[in-house]
Amino acid sequence: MAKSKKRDIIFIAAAKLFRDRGYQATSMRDLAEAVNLKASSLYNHIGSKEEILKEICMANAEKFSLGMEQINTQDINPLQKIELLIKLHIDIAKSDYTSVTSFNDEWRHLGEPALTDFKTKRRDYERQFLQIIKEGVALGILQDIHPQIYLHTILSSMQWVYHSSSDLEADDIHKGIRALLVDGVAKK
Amino acid sequence: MAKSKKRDIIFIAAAKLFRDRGYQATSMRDLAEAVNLKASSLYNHIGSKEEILKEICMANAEKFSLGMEQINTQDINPLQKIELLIKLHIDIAKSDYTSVTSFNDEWRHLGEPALTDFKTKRRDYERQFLQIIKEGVALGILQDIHPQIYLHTILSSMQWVYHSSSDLEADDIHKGIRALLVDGVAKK
DNA sequence: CTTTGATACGAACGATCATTCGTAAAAAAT
DNA sequence: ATTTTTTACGAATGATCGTTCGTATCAAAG
Repeated sequence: MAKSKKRDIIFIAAAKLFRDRGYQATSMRDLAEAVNLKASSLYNHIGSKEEILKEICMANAEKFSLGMEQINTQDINPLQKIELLIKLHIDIAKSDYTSVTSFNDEWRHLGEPALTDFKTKRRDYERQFLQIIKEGVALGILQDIHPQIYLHTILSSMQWVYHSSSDLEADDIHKGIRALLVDGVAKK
Repeated sequence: MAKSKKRDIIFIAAAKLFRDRGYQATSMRDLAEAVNLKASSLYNHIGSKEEILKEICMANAEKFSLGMEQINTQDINPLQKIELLIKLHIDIAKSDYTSVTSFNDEWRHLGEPALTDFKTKRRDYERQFLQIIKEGVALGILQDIHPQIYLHTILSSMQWVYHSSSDLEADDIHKGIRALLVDGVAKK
C-alpha cells in the first residue's frame, strides 16, 4: 500500500470539481471542503494543485496510448481498428468520465514542461489515428473522405459523450455513433 | 456614435484572450496590456469583466437564434435545413472565430441571471435543431439514425472548426463535414 | 509505555485578483 | 475661449489565491 486511500479521494473530488467549474475556478479551499479537510491539510497528501491536474491528464493520456498500442498490434483491417478506437474512447469515458473531462478541457492550464509533454503525447495519438484512416482510404475500405476532417469529427463526437447531460446509455451511444461515423463511410 | 471604437477593440482583445487562456485565467491587467491601457482605464469603457463575457456570449447566441429562425421560415426539406445549419455554424465561425470559441467554452463562467438566460437560449436552439432531425427521420428523408446522437455529433463536430489548429480552408471543411454528416445519412 | 511518523489545523505569507476613487490631461461641445 | 465630457492613470481597497510553517492530535511500532 504505497499510496494512501485519502490521496485517491482527493484526486476523484478534484476531477469532479475541475469538470464542473474548471481548473482555474476551483480553489484549494473548495477542494478541501469537498473532502472534509482544511486547505493546508491537503498538502500532506499532494504536492501542489498543478500536480493533481498533471496526474489526471497524464493518467488518461496513458490510457489512450495504451489502448492505441493494443489495437495497433492486432491483425485487423483499418475499419475494424477505427471501430475499436471508438469503443476505446467510450469505454474510458464510461469508466471514469469526470477525469476524462478534465483531461479534455483543462490540460491547457498545465505548466511547462508538462504542457509540452502532454501536447506531444496527444499529437502522437492523433497521428496514429490519422494513419489508420489513411490506410483505410488507400485500401479502398473507406470512402474517399478527407482523413483529417474524418479524424477530428470522430474525436469531437467523442467529446460530447463525456459532457453527456443526456440519459443515453453508453451502449446506445456506441451503436449510434458507429452507425453514423463507421457504417456511413464504409464502402459497401 | 453611441459606442466608441475603443470599446470594440477591448471586446475583440478579450475574446482572443478568453479563447487562448480561458476566462478565469485572463486578468483585467492582461486585457489592459493587450489594448495598451492600464487596468483601471478599462472601466471607462466597460462595466465589468463579466459584462464582456456576457456580451460575447449573448451576441453569438443571437447569431445562432437568428440563423435558425431564418432557416426555419424557408420552405425546404429537413435535409436541406440541416445543410444550411451546418453552413450557418461554419459561417459564424469564419466571421469571428475567436468570439465563438469564448461562446462555446467560457459561458459557464457567467453569473446569474445571465447563466440561466444563456442556457435557456441554447436549449431552445438545440430543441429546434432536434425537431428538424426528427422530421427528417419521420419523412423518410434521413436514415433511421438516433436523432439525439446525430444532433450532438453535428454540434460537436462544429466545435473543432473553431479550435482549428489546422490549415484547412473553411470551404473544404464545409464540404468534408457535409459529406460525412449529411450525405452519409441521407436516404438514397 | 515510549517513540516515531503520518495527519490535521489555524495562522500567516506574499501574490494577484477585480474594482473604486480622486485627479489630471485631452477632446468635444458650447 | 470656456465649459463639459470623455479618457487615462496611480494608488489603494478588500477579497481570494496557492502555499508554508509550527504545532497539536493521532495511530502504529518499538
